[in-house]
Amino acid sequence: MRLTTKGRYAVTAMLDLALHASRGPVSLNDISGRQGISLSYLEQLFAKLRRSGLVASVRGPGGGYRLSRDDTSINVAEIVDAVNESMDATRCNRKGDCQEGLECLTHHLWLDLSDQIHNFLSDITLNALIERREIQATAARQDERANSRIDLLLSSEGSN
Amino acid sequence: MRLTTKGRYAVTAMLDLALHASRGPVSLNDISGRQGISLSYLEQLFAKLRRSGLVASVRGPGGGYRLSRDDTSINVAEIVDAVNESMDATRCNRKGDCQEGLECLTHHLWLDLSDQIHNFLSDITLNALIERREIQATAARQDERANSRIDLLLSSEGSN
DNA sequence: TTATAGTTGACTGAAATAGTAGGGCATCCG
DNA sequence: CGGATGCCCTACTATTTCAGTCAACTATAA
Repeated sequence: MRLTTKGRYAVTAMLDLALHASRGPVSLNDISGRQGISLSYLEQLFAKLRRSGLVASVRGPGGGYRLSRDDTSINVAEIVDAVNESMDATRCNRKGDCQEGLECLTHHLWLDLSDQIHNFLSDITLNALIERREIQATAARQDERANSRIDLLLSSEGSN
Repeated sequence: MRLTTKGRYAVTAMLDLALHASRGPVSLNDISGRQGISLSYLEQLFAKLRRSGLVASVRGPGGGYRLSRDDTSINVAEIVDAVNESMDATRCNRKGDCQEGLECLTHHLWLDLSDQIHNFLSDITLNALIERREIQATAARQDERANSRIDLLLSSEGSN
């Protein structure tokens, strides 16, 4: 079992997408700027998210990504799954052949833990996350910073 | 967050220890044989378990390890912790400085997940595991196999 | 005094993570 | 039309961790 930057980035990026969905496709460049994730790395992650059918892409200027389904029907578990981070806690992928073809002593324990985690994450939709106050506050802060970076860029261009 | 062979082995070995506690100290050699874990690797794990105060050692022939505390007061979470497998799902170790010193968009989500996992694992004691029927069955099977291996060894020695 | 068993540290191969680099291709806008 | 934008894809790499080995050592019971 493993939850690393890869899975966390994927969920963060999908949440950013859901938060800014109202104004059309969201470019990876924007997500990169707001969330502090490298563009190249985001491209890799979105290739997987697209292959899993969670997002659709729009090419060309003004393009970007959008959610394939409603944000009420996408949960955190499937996002993490999509980027190949198995949240399975068993060694044998639930097969029960963990020790010489038979169940190891702790097989059922890890099975229970896996279910616990999966139930928890699959109950949380992107929409549910958007509704949380801490997340709205963080998103507002990030948008403001992104805007002020743009202002800075424009004013320095004007002075040249 | 990460749960790999290291943490799983640690719990399995501790459970083996608890299961065979009645007949004095249990040697790593015995655990290695029953659970299919390399002896050298077990030594590394038990060094950490000892430093965390979960087990005590008895040197010399007939020696081995025993639990430092009663099996009703040792839970799975502290065993996994002892071998440095942090079950913390956040990137920032709960500090909230995940993105340029501030909370990232998904900070609270991972915080909640961490609590969920920790609560689940810290509620399960070694004693509770011993009481489970599947575990008793697996342990009985392992003991039988270990005994038959000894018989095999003795008979081949006798024939030499 | 010898075999048993824990104690410690250094080392290693393989795999995964967390990226980077550098091409392409599709599409819109002037 | 052509260049800018933004997705698409492959290959590469540095670092870390895992999982395990090896070797030398100390303590102790028979």
